[in-house]
Amino acid sequence: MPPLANGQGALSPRAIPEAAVARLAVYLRVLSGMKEQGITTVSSEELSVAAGVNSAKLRKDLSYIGTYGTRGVGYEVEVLIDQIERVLGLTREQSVAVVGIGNLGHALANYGGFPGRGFPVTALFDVDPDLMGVPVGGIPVHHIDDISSVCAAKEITIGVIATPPAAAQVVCDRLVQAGVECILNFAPVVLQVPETVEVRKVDLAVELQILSFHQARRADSAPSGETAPQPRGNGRVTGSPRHSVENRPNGAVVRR
Amino acid sequence: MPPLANGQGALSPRAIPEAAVARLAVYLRVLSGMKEQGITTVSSEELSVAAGVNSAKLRKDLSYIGTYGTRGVGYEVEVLIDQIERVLGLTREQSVAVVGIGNLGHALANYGGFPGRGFPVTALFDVDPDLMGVPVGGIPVHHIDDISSVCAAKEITIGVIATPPAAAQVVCDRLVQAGVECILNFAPVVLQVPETVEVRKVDLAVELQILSFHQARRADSAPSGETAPQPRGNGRVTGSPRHSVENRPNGAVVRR
DNA sequence: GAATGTGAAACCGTTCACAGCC
DNA sequence: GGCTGTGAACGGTTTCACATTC
Repeated sequence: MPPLANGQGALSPRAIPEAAVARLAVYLRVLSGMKEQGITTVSSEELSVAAGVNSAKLRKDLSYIGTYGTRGVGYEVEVLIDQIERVLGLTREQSVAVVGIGNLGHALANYGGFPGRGFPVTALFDVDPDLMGVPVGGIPVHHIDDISSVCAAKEITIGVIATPPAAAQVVCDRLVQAGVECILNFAPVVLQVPETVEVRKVDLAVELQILSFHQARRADSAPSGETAPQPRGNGRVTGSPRHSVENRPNGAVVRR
Repeated sequence: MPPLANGQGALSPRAIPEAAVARLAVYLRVLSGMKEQGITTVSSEELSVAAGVNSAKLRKDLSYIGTYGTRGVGYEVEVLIDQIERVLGLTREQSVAVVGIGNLGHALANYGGFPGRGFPVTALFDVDPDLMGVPVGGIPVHHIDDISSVCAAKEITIGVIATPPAAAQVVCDRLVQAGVECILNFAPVVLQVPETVEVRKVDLAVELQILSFHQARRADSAPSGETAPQPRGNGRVTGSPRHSVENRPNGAVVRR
């Protein structure tokens, strides 16, 4: 890195790669589970297996947030939890609004605080007059036209779009106008937003199509019988001969 | 490993990067919309803007599946749709089973064929005796113990896990045992699977925490007033001066 | 001895920029 | 002249391997 190039100004103290942030959230969940089980210390090896990554990656990820381990020993579960929570900004509660109270919106509203808490759903919006005022999961539904005032009153920081695709961009615009700068989009639409707004999307159809792609690949690389080929012995040797568990690109772990 | 390293044997004819596959699914949706509007031809520039990527990336992605464009002209919408569908394996229908008929499972069951069709939900499973036989979204609910027989009968290729976290691994094991090799996991758990099985996960909590991270970063780089800083003029110039629209890492587009 | 933290290397995906074709 | 297709440059992410610390 000769001439430094951070993209976000020179001396940004916390330049954590996006990919690492996503994994930190996973580590946090695993660590919470460990804490509940009364585990007080973990090694990078143990934690990495539980989180479905390899230990080198785990250590690199943790190194982005500071050095909280003890060489020869491992990490204190509680310390890691605190530090990850700090970095992810989970010390301040973020209020969530859900827009679009169909099947999915219902499901989201009923999550009730969301897994791991810290994300209370405090406002619901729809256009259907029949829903107005009716509480869903204990929260009354407001009309979309009131987004601005309600979001301001409830200090909403995260907006979740669970509307039909046709409405998504309009809803997004209104959320942005209401000052919401973080949006989670379930509608199958590419949203247009100003620079200041962060959008994440969850796209069912895309996920299914990716699975379909892999299924299709499988199908034509094994053009013979019916039942799964089930690699005998230990199959192709893919690299790291040290672990009994192998990492996958998207979140799972291979069990032998 | 200096000489060739494909991981999947040397002469694998279709080695499409995972990231490109995900985007192809998005292009497909955008193209379908265009076809409905009667558009017959697109340039890489037009399509890329609509899909929220830049045109070089789009062209590279399309080049993975073949060369179907005409220099100086663009692509035929219908041709691209057909080719992407072929590559994603959408020519064969994939039957989907949803396990866990809570709020989310209900929502999924009611999608009814899923956006863009090609993914009919044909089986539902739960453990709750009250739900057995009751049709949800027109599909009867079976007991989890019957996964094997029902999945075989309905030729399920994709399993969706929408159970509470504690049940997810068991359900996953049963699906795998039933021969399902593609799994979409909504439970906040790292699943352990054999090598032959492909898992994708959708993790609400992780998505929210990533948003929270960005919110936190925003908060401490602008430690002053209350209202959004709203960059005057056209804000910082971030690079590509050619487009009026700028690409974001995760699926949205910057509107100026 | 055991396990962390981290430079350096390898890898992969994105962007550039232009040759080739219509 | 316009737009595709792609080799080459780039930048980010993952992995390796080892010095460092307890």
